[in-house]
This record gives sequence, structure tokens and C-alpha cells, in this order.
Amino acid sequence: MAKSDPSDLPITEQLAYLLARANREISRQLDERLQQEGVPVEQWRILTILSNGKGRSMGELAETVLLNHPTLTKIIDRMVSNALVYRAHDPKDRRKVLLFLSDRGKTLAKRLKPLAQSHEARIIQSYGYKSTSELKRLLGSLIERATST
Amino acid sequence: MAKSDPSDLPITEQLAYLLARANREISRQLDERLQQEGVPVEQWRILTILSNGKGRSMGELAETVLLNHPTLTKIIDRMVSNALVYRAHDPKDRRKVLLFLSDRGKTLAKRLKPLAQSHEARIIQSYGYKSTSELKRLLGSLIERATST
DNA sequence: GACAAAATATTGAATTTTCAACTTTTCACA
DNA sequence: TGTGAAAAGTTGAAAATTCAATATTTTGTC
Repeated sequence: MAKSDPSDLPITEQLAYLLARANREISRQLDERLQQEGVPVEQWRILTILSNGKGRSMGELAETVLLNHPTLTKIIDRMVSNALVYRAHDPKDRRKVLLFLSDRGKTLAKRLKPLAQSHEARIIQSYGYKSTSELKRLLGSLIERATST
Repeated sequence: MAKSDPSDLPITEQLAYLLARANREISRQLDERLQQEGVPVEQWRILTILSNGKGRSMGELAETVLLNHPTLTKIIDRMVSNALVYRAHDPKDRRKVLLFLSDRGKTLAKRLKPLAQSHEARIIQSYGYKSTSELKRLLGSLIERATST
């Protein structure tokens, strides 16, 4: 029967939509917390990635924080204005620009850390450890498959 | 040991990040297909939701297509210019604006349908029916939990 | 070693999104 | 029934993002 044609899925039951929706809810919650400190999610991601002290190039960073190059350039411009990060040329390859956290950036990153941690903890608490782990596992392998093709 | 402190998760292993990343990959793939017809994902969602013929209010639509009101207003403005949709006042509540697909909009929606269907089909094929179903189930209940709190 | 092609990042214009303020209509209730 | 509060959309200015073009450095190859 036509009714159960699996390719006739209403949009709200399609994977792309469920992902968009789940992502919106979860990142809205995270955003709410970060707003208390006036930090947009993108900047929080950047601060966190740079926290380990190693410099990252614009390209690497754009890839991991899910932004395209011009957008990242402009966000970094703002963060440099706020003295959170600074740029330096990569001595190995002078086309590249490496990014580092300033002292102020490090301090902010430390202050933000518990916010994000408790966000994750709260999800696990409400959603269950097992479901959360399983969901993460499935998302991880979906990402792997999707990015390799 | 500090190393296995579960609250010290690297950002790339946090649920919020995995969702953002999976969402980006999958919607980029969908976008690629829709770009062949020059239709942005948001407009495709709107066309699809309106396809069942029932009029939707701006508010309902904004909620389901994950856009805030002013953004939706402006997207609808563009779609009205392209003669894809039209507005009408809700006779029951004249504050509301109901949206309907024009003939042109219906035709476009029909042409787009197989694109999205084959996108979903391709994911299922590559990722496996079982994993996909399980992922959808978990996302569904995460959304339910997240939106109810 | 020179020169074309590729890789990396930035810039400026154009588009899109967001925020705050506003209009119109409905609701609640005194 | 009248009046203030709430709900639904829209608007215009400001901010952010994107696209196309550009500058600089490196790589590959003859």
C-alpha cells in the first residue's frame, strides 16, 4: 500500500530533519548557559580547541569548529580585538596562520569549562547514560561514513 | 585518575558537538542535491511542509522549520516574489497569516521530492537500515525530552 | 632555477539573519 | 462593554555570514 511506502516519509521523520532539530535544541541549551558569560557557541568551541596550548591553523580550526574560512577569519578578528587569541605565522609554512590563546583567553576558557561540563552532565542525567553513549556511538560512525565519501 | 574523569571530555566527544557535526555533514549533502534545482534547504522544508495542502500559520511553520519569526517572514517574502507560496489571513483569527503553496510551488515541490527521498535512501543504504532506525529512535526521544523541559 | 598550479588565508560587496520596536487583533476580566 | 495585557506578524537598522576575487607562499616539474 502507498501509505507504508518507506520513501514517502514525512519530513519530520527523515534523518536530516531529526538531526537538525536535535542539534537545535541541544545547542540552544548550551547557548543559554554560555550567554550568561556573553560568549557565543562558536567562540566557546574555538577557545576550547585552542585550550590544549598547541597552535592551530585557520584551516584546521575552521574544519573542526564547522565554519567556513571567511567566517572564521572574521570571528577571529573579533576575538583578537577582545584580546582572547592572537595570530602568528607558521614558521614551517608561511602561508599558514597559527592561532594561540592569550592569557585572557586561557582565563575565560577555564571559567567556561564547568558550564559545558555540566551541560553534558545534565543531558546524561536526564537522558540516561546508556542512551547517550549509544547515541554518541551512532553519531560518531555516521560522521565517519559521511565525511569519508 | 584525572585522565578518565568523564567530565573532562574533549569537545569532539561531547554530544552537542557530535550533533552539530553530524547535522552539518548530512545537511550539506542534502543541500548539494537541492542546489541542482537552486533551492535552499529552508525553502525545501517549507515547500514540503506545505505540500499536504493545509494552510499553516507563520508561527507553526517557524517552529517546524526551525527558524525564528523575522527570518521566516523574509524567506516567505522571497518565496512570494518567486510565486511559490501566498499568504492569506486566517478567518478564525485575523492576527494569523496562513501560508499556501501556489501551483508553481506545488510543481516545484513535486520535482524536489525524489531528490530528498533518494538522499534518505542513500544514507540508509550506506549506513544500514538498523543503525539508521536506531539513530532516528534515539534522536526522536532526545528531542522529546529536550523540548519538554 | 623558473614558472605554472595549488594551497592558505583575507578582503569587500552582497546577501541573510537577528534584535528590538512596532502594528494589529484577540483575550481576560472587572 | 471597555481597557489593559497577550499573541501573531512585520519592519528597519545592525550584525553576521557568504560568495567571489585577491594576495601570498609553497609545490611540482621541465
